[in-house]
Amino acid sequence: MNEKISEAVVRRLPKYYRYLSDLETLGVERISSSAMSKGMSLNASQIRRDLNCFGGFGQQGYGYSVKNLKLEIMNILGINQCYNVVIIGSGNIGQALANYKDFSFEGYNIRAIFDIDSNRIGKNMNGIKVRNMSELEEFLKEEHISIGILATPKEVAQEVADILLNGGVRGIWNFAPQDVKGSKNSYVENVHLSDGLHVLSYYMKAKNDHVEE
Amino acid sequence: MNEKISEAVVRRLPKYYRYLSDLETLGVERISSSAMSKGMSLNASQIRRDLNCFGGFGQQGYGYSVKNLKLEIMNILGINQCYNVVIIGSGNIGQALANYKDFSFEGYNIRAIFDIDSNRIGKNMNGIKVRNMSELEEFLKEEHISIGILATPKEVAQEVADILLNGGVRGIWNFAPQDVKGSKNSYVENVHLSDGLHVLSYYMKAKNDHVEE
DNA sequence: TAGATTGTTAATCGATTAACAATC
DNA sequence: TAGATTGTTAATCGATTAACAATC
Repeated sequence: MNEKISEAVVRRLPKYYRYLSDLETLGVERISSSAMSKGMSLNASQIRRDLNCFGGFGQQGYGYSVKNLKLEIMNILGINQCYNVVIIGSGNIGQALANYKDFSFEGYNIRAIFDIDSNRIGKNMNGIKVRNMSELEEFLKEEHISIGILATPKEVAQEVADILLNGGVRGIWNFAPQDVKGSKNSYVENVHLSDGLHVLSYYMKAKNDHVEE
Repeated sequence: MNEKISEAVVRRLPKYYRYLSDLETLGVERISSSAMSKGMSLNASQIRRDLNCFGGFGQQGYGYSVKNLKLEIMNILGINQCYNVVIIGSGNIGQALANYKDFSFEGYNIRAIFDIDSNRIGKNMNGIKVRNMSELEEFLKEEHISIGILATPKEVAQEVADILLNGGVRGIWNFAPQDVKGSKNSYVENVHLSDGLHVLSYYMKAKNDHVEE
């Protein structure tokens, strides 16, 4: 586990997790890398190599235990533990995330939502109170929050991120359309939703151009 | 423009677009690949190489015209044109996307939202009528819709995707937590929101483990 | 012209894939 | 044991980076 793990490998882990969860639901007990390979459209060598970055989870002649491998990957990803989360911004995205119910969000406990809009402050969203932004610093002192979800306008994203980081938050999931910088011991995942739409447009165009040729 | 463009290049295009949009807003008129390199944390050679996949947009000794390069990239991505869009599913994500206002969503005109929930059918969201799912097929015959946004439960995602594709939709932006398959002349962009959260958890953990060493 | 910076080729690096010995 | 499949090394492939001639 000391070798540097490439980001490409890390970004495939959630995909393995999802696939194994589906297999588990279907009642599949064991799976070989070549069967996974077919199911996931990945190369079997790549799968074995990816997994072996973290340990030898398989058994020669048998394959992998679905249940066990899923648990190992949950461990690697750190999604077998609980996180206290705050959401900043109760607009569309903030609301959607606050209301989102998905097994993959289990363990991420949304403790509060913050906003500056007095029309929203005090309201309840999915049982979570919307608080005044001015209370954020104090709140972070009292509660141990490890993840902050940014769903603010771009103008204030970095400013809010800094408050979160100073308050001990170690992970920021940023949906503001503006990249945010973290600190030494924190990690920021910048999401740009529209990027996916733009890539979609590109490939639609590419497919069409191809047809016309 | 005949060489195969790698997906890595395509996925960087929206990032260039965002960066150039920001520069334009700031009133910057020209930029060199090395300046972009610093601003975007990319290698300057990579930037020049990426752009040259599509054409020689720069000028020796000068660099690139921000305005022009942005337009070229918009052209390449196909975001200088208009798209008719339908959203399927008026739950959290569907609502959030229907209400989303961002310059990067310009040109994507949401023509209708479909749902099966009778409590939602008939309501208005951001001025867009929520229609009965049963009307979808008919609607697609009447209107020329090129993009479908899937925000349904996973169980019906593929089924709905097939209806969209049969109705002439050529791009699907899928937020259902279940990969969906397209057809020959269509493209599907599968989004798994939670993947980003899981990667975030991984790196939080990684940073922490590192500290403890 | 001299300086700057592109476009593009060549070199390097890293990631993916193939192959196979180890072993259940 | 024989068959299957892993873990891992070696080969390949592609993407990134460096270098530089072309040229504005």
